[in-house]
Amino acid sequence: MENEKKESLNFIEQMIDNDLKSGKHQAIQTRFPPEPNGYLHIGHAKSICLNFGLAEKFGGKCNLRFDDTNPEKEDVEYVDSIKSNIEWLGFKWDGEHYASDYFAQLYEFAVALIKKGKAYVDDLSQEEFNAIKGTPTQPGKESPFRSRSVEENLQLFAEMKDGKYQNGEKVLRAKIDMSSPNMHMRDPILYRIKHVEHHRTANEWCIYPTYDFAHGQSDSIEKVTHSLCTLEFEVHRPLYEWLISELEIFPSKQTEFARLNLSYTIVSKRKLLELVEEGHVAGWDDPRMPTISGIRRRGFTPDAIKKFIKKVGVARRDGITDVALLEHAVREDLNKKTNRVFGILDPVKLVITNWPEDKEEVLTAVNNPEDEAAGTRDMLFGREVYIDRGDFLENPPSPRKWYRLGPEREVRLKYAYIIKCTGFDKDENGEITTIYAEYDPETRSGQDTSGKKVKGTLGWVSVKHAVNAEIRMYDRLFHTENLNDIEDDFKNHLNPNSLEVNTRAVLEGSLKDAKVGDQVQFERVGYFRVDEDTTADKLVFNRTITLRDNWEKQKGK
RNA sequence: UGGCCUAUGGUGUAACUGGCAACACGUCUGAUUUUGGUUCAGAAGAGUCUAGGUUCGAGCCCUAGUAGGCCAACCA
Repeated sequence: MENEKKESLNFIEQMIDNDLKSGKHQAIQTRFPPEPNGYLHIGHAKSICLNFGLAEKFGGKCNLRFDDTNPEKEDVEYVDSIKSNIEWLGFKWDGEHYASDYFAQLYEFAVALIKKGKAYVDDLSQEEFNAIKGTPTQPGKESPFRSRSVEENLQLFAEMKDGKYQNGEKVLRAKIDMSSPNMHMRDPILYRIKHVEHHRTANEWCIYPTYDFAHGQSDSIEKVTHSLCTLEFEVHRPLYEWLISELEIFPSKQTEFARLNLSYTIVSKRKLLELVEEGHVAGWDDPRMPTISGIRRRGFTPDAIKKFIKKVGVARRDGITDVALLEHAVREDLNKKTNRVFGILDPVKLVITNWPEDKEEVLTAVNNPEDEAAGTRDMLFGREVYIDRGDFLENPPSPRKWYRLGPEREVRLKYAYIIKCTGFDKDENGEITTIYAEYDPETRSGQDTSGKKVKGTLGWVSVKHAVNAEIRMYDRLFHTENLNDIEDDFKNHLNPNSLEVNTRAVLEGSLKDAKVGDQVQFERVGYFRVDEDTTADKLVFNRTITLRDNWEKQKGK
């Protein structure tokens, strides 16, 4: 209660807090405004968590609004994926809106501006206008069509709407200031002609509003109190405010925050599209992709993503967040939720020579030491088991450095017995084919009367009950830390080893009925999720992420 | 020869609105551990871009520099 350490608010929360306390707003209204022209990625997750999170935190509402004002690039396919991604993250929108729902209203707004003498139809071509537009350091000149009468503008604009002109023949511009140092105030385009079918309004319109004339107006129509967007829209704010002010409509307020940049990761719809189209990945939902669909398939959870976004925070300076933070959030979440099982990625057979040929024993294994409610399971133990090749060394370093198996070394097979390595076979290539060991009957887990202590505990899979699976082991898609800093093609920085398909892995028998979406931890290895490519006779797992590995670190020293 | 924004440990954020810099990740020790995981204890690491100024006192305010970002799409 009073003891709660007051968590500090970010600058947006402070603003909202003030607006609520001062009575400027009774409640807040936010919105997440994607353009349905691509798949959502981890960067969008920030905006989603922000907009929906703020509404939750301050008891307001958050709409989902598709900014669909450019029919050439937009498609229902994207609308559907965006909606399911947001739902998967666990957010519910209040209103579902489309900028295209407002086309009629927007048209009226344009007419109102024309009547006020604040907008005009311009006949200049794109090239012609650019020639007089000036540059950031030089003022522009006014279009010769700038002084048309209101009546003429009204008629021309109506004709534009009625399809009398071809694409690019005319545009509607706001009449602001051709010498403004802000390029967006130099008579920006409000409407352009596009004889293109729209994914929702079909051929009802052949003129479409631009972002600047749709976004703020849509915000206003929906009575959005806090319109959040990324830093690059900062220069649009004066125009955003000018339009709302001239139209005398609800004063939504735009506030910008820094977008999310992640190390070793591309967060750009355009570039991600390129990866998909050129086949560098298997699709938008390839588990290596930073798309919501991709990381979901990979095994990242909504909770992990939300926690991560929370840890990242919100500010106005742009930087680059370390993926390690994301990975930490994922491990933290999965550690608590996921059941432990045995999975051996690189199996080698181990024969317990003093174990009777056909004897099997039932062992009890803990499903999740972090969650007692997860219970236990039975495992069958026998004479032959698989262990990981990496857990055996022919010539191991001192027992202080190497806890695992080696000639004459002892380890415990988890939940079973302590074994001592008595020998091994090698093939002509020098590869170890079988390891031999003897178990100590006094050392059964839970009933150990031997007093023995071993430092190493190994996972194992009974040969008789082993299940085969294909394991897709992912690594980062790019090997360059800051992909914003490069001048060459980002595809030169692709990690050629971002996917390794492992077909030799063996899993414990309990996994034979694993279902798509199931997530587990292979003890001492990492977190894995059953992929949708799984079929009745083929199990496919994605490696979500490895466990932290201090041993691996030490080896490097 | 423009305008706007930003500048705090390696990284991301804090600092109750001026009172000698905190948290998280990462890194490094050590303990515990039938996961070299988890957990726990601890350590190193910035004196807040620079220079002036206001003030008893500035990371917070002012000025000037410097550095980085954004802006000249009929994209959003």
